[in-house]
Formats: sequence, structure tokens, C-alpha cells
Amino acid sequence: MNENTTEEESPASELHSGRLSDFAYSSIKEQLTRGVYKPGHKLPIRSVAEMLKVGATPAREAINRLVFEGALVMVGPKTVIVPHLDLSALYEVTQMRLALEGLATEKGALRATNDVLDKLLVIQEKITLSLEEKRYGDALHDNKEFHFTIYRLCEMPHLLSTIEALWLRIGASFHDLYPEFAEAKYGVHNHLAAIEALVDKDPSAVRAAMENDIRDGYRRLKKAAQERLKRQ
Amino acid sequence: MNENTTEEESPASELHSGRLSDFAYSSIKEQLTRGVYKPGHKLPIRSVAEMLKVGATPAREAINRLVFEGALVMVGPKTVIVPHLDLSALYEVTQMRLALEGLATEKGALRATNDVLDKLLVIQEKITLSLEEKRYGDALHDNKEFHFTIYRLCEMPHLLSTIEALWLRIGASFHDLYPEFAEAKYGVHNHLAAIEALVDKDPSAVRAAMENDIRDGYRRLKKAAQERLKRQ
DNA sequence: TTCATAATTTTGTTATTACAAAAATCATGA
DNA sequence: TCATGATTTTTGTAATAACAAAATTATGAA
Repeated sequence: MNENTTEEESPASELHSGRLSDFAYSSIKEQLTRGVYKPGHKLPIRSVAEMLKVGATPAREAINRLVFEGALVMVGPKTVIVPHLDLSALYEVTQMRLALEGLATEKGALRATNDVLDKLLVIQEKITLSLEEKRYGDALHDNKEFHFTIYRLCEMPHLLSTIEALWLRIGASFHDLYPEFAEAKYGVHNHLAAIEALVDKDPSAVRAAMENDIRDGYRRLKKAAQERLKRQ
Repeated sequence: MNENTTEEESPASELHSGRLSDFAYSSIKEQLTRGVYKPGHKLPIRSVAEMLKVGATPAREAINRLVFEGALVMVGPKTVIVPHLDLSALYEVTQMRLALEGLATEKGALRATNDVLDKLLVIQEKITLSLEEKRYGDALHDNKEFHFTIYRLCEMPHLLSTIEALWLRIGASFHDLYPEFAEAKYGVHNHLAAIEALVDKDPSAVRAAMENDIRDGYRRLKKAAQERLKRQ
């Protein structure tokens, strides 16, 4: 971790709830969702430990957790890497996202206050701006924030954490094809439709809009991935 | 772990793919789903390590993994316990189960061969017998096997592992109220309906049967839990 | 050059140890 | 009897070291 844009602090900094393994875990996770590592990048325990300025034990535990939840993969008894894109995993995760994010959306839709609606509009503007300026990392970050702002409404923590794990599972491997993925203004239409349906207090319409967004994303991602696979 | 009915071997026995932490993880998991520990039972690292005849490191990693996926909970900075029953968690997990197990069922239904159907019938007979003889641990085990035999048909490993995590999240905490939960022949009707629908090659009917089973289970479990909470 | 094999380095795992902090126990006083 | 504070024990964490196994590099012959 170099001191560039992340909000994580120095190695074993202040109030990280203590545990170094938690610090290591969220550091790696942050870097994964920021697209710091390309698919195939190796993550040996000792390198990670050195980078984060911690011992081997917390680094090992963090890596193993990530492997366990599928954010990293083991390709050999002693080699874990950032996963390569995997169309069948993408399909699976998409199916699960439709089921679970649809559920969260529908359960929470009626609880949207004006504050939340305002927040969603602000986020959407940020996304649009980021896409125009080709700051894809920021766009991804805010897109996630848009979705989770809606999902949080249902107040189902177990559901939320399960969904988050799903995002992590494919997030990293698709980062490097984001430019071609985002050629069009990704998701704008669906997001606006979702906001409108929230205003209308129409849960199934919100769900439909979010599902559409997920499906659109899937199609574009799949296409971009296939083209890249063909090209190489 | 005493040598009764489990298939796990002695401490650091033969071909457990090597890792002691995996051995520890699956040992604890097995005991949790068998209902060995009552809710509230403490699991200190050193005790677990001694019981499994491994060092503190693999025991620690196993326990942390289980906490991470919600099968155990931390109630203090240095105390993890088997979770107490939690009605809102039960509700959440049930909603997720309906979405995800419904998905798995529907995707896999058309792939049921005669072998699978036979296997399901055999399992169902075992369940019925176990319930009659009040061997609730076995009944639970085979009930899980029934469900997962169907879910495996869709060949979606990510989905499978997510569903398994859900079972683990509530499994342990509801073990000690199984007797009152199972007063009636639990699930028989729904299971048979599912098998019939599989024979008919009717995916949505299979899904409906499985969802019914999940909902029935939820209602009974909730009722049993509420009665026990009232009584105490 | 290519492929198999040998030598070397890297790597994951685990037991151990030290330490600080939390939990449990005990003592004391009201 | 109960609360409160002090003491003792237990506990989780993380660094380290040792080891075996895997991964890598070097080497050699075809």
C-alpha cells in the first residue's frame, strides 16, 4: 500500500479495531475493488506482509479469507492469484445478484425518504461526470454506492453482506476491461428509472429497474470479455 | 469429536488435503450441524486446539473463518460462542433461501436422472425412519442431503457454496429445539411433491415444492423458537 | 532450440513464544 | 446478600523459526 488515493492509513495505524489481519483484509479488498491488481497477479504471503508492513500471520489470514470467499483463487498448492475472468462464474453471480439484489430492492423500496432520493440523484450525477471524464475507478465506486444505498433500505444485514461478497467475487477480474465496457453511458437510464419508481412507491417497478441494470451490465460485461478473449 | 457416527478421522489423520486449518474448520462445522454444541457455548482457541489435537494457529484460523461467515459469533473481544437463536436472522436467511434455493432448484430440475430420483427416494425413507425413531441429528443430516442432492443438479458451484453458508448460519442455533420442531413428520409431503414434479419435468413445480418446504420449516421453527422464548 | 532433469530458491503451514488485554475469581465492605 | 474493586488466570494476537513441498531456475543431452 503506497500513499496514493486510498483512505487506509499507514501499516498498523491507529484505531483499526486492533486486529492486523482485519487491516490486511480490508487493505487487499480495497485494492482489489480499485483494480490495482490485474487478473493473474500473484499474491504471496510474504510479499503482501512486506507491502503492508505486517507479519506473515495476519497477511496469511487475510489472503485465506479472500480465497475462501472467492475474491482470490488458488491455482496451485502455493499460489493464489487475482482471478482471471470466468464467464461461467459471471453468469452464476449474475443469477444470484438478480435474486438477492432484487429481494433487497423490493423489501426496502417503500422506506426511501427524500434524503435518500436526493442522495441517489447526487450519486448519479457523480457517476455521469466520472464516465465523461473517463475516471472509471470512481465511476465503479459510485455505481456500487448507488446500488447499496438502495439495498441498505431493507435493513437486512445478512442479505447485505452476502450481496457484497458477490460483488467482490467478480469485481476484481473485470476491472481491466472497464474502458470498453463503459463506452456508453452505463446504467444511467436504469438508475433514473429506479429513482422514479422509488418516488412512485412502486417496489416491483424499482426491482424491475435494478434487475434491468444488472442484466444490462451482464450483457455488456460478457460482450467485452468475449471480445477481449477473442483478441488475445 | 468422539468416534461415534462422524466420517471425520483422528486429529491430523491421513489425506485431509494437508492443511490442518481445513481439518479444524470442517470438524467444527460438522459438530455445529450435528448440534453438538448448545447456543451460548464458548469456543476458546486453545480448547478447540486441544480437542482437535492441533496447534493454536489452525484452530484460530478455523474459528475466525466460522465467525466470518456467521456460523459463530463474537460477543466480546475475546469470546466467540455458538449463536443464540435470532428470529430476525432466521427471517433474513429464509428470504435468501427462498431466492437462492428456488433458483438452484429451477435451474437443475430438468437434469434429474433416474439415479438421482432413486437416491432422493432412499434419502426420504431414511428421513422418515429417523424421525420415527427420534434420531433428530440423523434426520437433519439427511434432510440436508435431500435438498443438496437437488441443488447440485444445476452445477453452479458458487451458488451451492452460498446456499451452504446460509444453512450453516442458522443451523446450529436451532438444533436444540429440534424435538418440538419435528413433532409432525416434517417435510415429507413437500419432499414427495418435489420428487413427483421432478419426474414430470416441471421445474417451476419443483421450485414451488421446495419453497413450500422452506416456508413450512420456517413457520415451525419460528413457532418453536417463540414458545421456547416465552417459556424461559 | 527443446525438453527433461537436477539444483536452488521461494513459499505455505504450523508450533512456539511473548505480551497485552479481557475474563474470571476472589476479597472486601456495606 | 449484593455490589465493587483487586488479583489471578485465561485468552487472542502476532512475530518468529523450522520444515517440507512447490515453484523456479539452471543445466544438460538430444
